[in-house]
Order: sequence, then C-alpha cells, then structure tokens
Amino acid sequence: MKLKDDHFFDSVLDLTKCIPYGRVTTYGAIAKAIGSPNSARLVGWTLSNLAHDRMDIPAHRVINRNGMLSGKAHFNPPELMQELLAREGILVVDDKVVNFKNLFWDPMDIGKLDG
DNA sequence: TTTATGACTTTAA
DNA sequence: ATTAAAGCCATAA
Repeated sequence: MKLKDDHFFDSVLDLTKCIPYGRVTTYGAIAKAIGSPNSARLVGWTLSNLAHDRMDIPAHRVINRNGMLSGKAHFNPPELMQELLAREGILVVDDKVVNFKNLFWDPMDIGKLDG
C-alpha cells in the first residue's frame, strides 16, 4: 500500500509548534530535524500554505539561516511577524533578528537533551 | 507533461 | 563581505 508522504508537512507543523517562546529556528533546521535536509524550501511552502490557516502555529519563529525574516511579507499585515517576535522579547532590526545565534533553537534538541 | 515559482541553502568567484 | 549560480522538492498553471 502507498503511505502518504505528508508526514513531512505534518512534522513541520508539529515541530513548529514546539518552538519555545522567545526562541527562533530556521527552515533548514526544521527540514533537517524531520529527515529531509534539502527540503528547506518545503518548510517555507508548508508554513505559507498550511500554517497560514492554523493560528496555533507560531510560524513567525521560523526564519532563514541568515536570521532574516524572509517570510515577513507573507503575514496578514507584513509587519505582524516582527511584531509577534517583539512581543516575545526578540528584537528585530532591518528584518534581521538581533542576537539570532543566541536565540536559535535547534529542533533536534527535543530528543537529545542529554548530550 | 513541461515550465515557472517559492517563507531555502550551499558553493563559487 | 557581497554577488551570482546551482541544487533542492513540491505546487500551480
């Protein structure tokens, strides 16, 4: 039988929901954590198409590996992404997350808390 | 089916 | 550091 490969999309949504408050992660990190390191674009696709209808998914905590709010333009009000981040204490300047490297949350950390 | 597009990432110059 | 091009996977037309 043919199992649906939508596991990827479901995982993206579930994992995105796991991003801690006040932290951010990247498309590539999520894709990698799921098992498809080259599907970073699909993560973006998932957020723009599936997460858009789900308000329980903090899609604003997902940015690109440069720490830039690449999806800012896709929020209902484009400035909402930065607004939501600001509410969590994340400072954004010039569409870039300040102290990004420090706020970065690796999805892989879920299952490997003890080194 | 083929072409174009995209909330990406990496490599090369 | 900045710019350009290739690789990637799925969707929309």
